[in-house]
Amino acid sequence: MTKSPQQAIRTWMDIFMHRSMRGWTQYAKGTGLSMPQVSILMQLHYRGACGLSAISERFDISNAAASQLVEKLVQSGHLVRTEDPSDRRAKLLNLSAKGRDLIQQGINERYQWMDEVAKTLSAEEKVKVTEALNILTEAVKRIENRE
Amino acid sequence: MTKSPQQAIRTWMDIFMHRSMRGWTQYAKGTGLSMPQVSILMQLHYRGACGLSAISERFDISNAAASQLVEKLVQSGHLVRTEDPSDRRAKLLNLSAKGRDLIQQGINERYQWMDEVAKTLSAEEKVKVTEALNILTEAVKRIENRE
DNA sequence: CTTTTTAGTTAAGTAGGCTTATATATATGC
DNA sequence: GCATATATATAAGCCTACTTAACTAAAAAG
Repeated sequence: MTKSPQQAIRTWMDIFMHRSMRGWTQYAKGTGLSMPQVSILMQLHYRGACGLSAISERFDISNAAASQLVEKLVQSGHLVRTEDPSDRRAKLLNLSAKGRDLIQQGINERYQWMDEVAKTLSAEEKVKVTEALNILTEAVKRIENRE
Repeated sequence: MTKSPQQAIRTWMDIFMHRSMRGWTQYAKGTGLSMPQVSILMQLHYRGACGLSAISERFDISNAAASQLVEKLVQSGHLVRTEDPSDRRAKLLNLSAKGRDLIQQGINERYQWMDEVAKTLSAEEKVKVTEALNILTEAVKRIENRE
C-alpha cells in the first residue's frame, strides 16, 4: 500500500477533521453553551482580544447578532467587555479566566486523544512524527506571513 | 527551538483544529444548510448508511429531533430514506449524490488548504511528512480496532 | 395469540440565533 | 463647529433546533 504524499495527507486529514469536529460539537453541548458561543471563545483564545466588529466579520454575521452573542457570554462570565481607551465607541473583548478554562479544557480533551495515539508509537516513530509536524507547522507559518 | 513530541503534536493540532473548524462552519453557511444538518451528512459520509436512532445517539438528541432533521435533508434531496428490508420498522439513511457531493466539496476545500502547505515543502520534506502521517494513520487504525 | 418493546413520525411549545430597523455615542472630514 | 461616518446596543420578528407527549407499525417475548 504505497501512498503518494497527497494521499497520505488526505487520509490523515479525514481522520483528524472528523474526530475534532465531533469532539468539539459534543464538548460544546456539555458546556451548556451553543456552538456559535463556543466558536467565539475559541476565536478569542487563538487570535487574542478584539472588537465586536471583528467577531461579526469573522463569522459573517451582523453586528447585531455578534453583539447579542457577546452579551450572553458576558452575562455568563466567559467574556469581559471593556471600553477601548483609544476609541471610546469600540469595545475590547477578552476571555475571562472562566472562558479561557472552558476552551483550554476542550483543547485538552482533543490532546488526550492524540496522546493515546502517540503512546502506541515507537521511539523512532515519535521522532519521525515530531519532525514532520514541525515541518508542517513551519510551512503554515511561512504561508501565513506571506499573506 | 527544540520541541518535545508532545509539544510538536499539540502545536500542529492547534493550527489544524482551528482551521478546519472555521472552514467547516463557513462552508456550512454557504450551502444554506444548518450545522446540524451538515454534521449528519458528514457522519453518513464517514461512517456510511445507518438508521435514524444511530443518528440520535451519535448527536445525543431525541429521536424526534433526528427525525425532523432527516426529514428536511430528505426534502432537500441530500438524503435518501428507505425501508430496511430486514426490519420494516427501521429506515436506512443514505446520502444521495447531491448530499455526497456537498460533503466531498467541503472536504476538498480543506484539502486545498493543505495542498497549498504541501506545495511549499521540499521533496525531502514531503517524504518525511508522508511517512509520518502514514505512521499516525496506522496508529489510529490500531487503536480503533482494539476498541 | 397477546403483551411488551422497539423504530420512527407528528404535534405543540420553548429557546436561541439571526435579520432588519432604530437609536446612541464617539470619531473624522470639511 | 457641523455633517457624516463608525462602533455598538436594543427591539421586533422569523426560522430552526430541540424537547416532551401522543401515535403508528412492526418485531420479540411470554
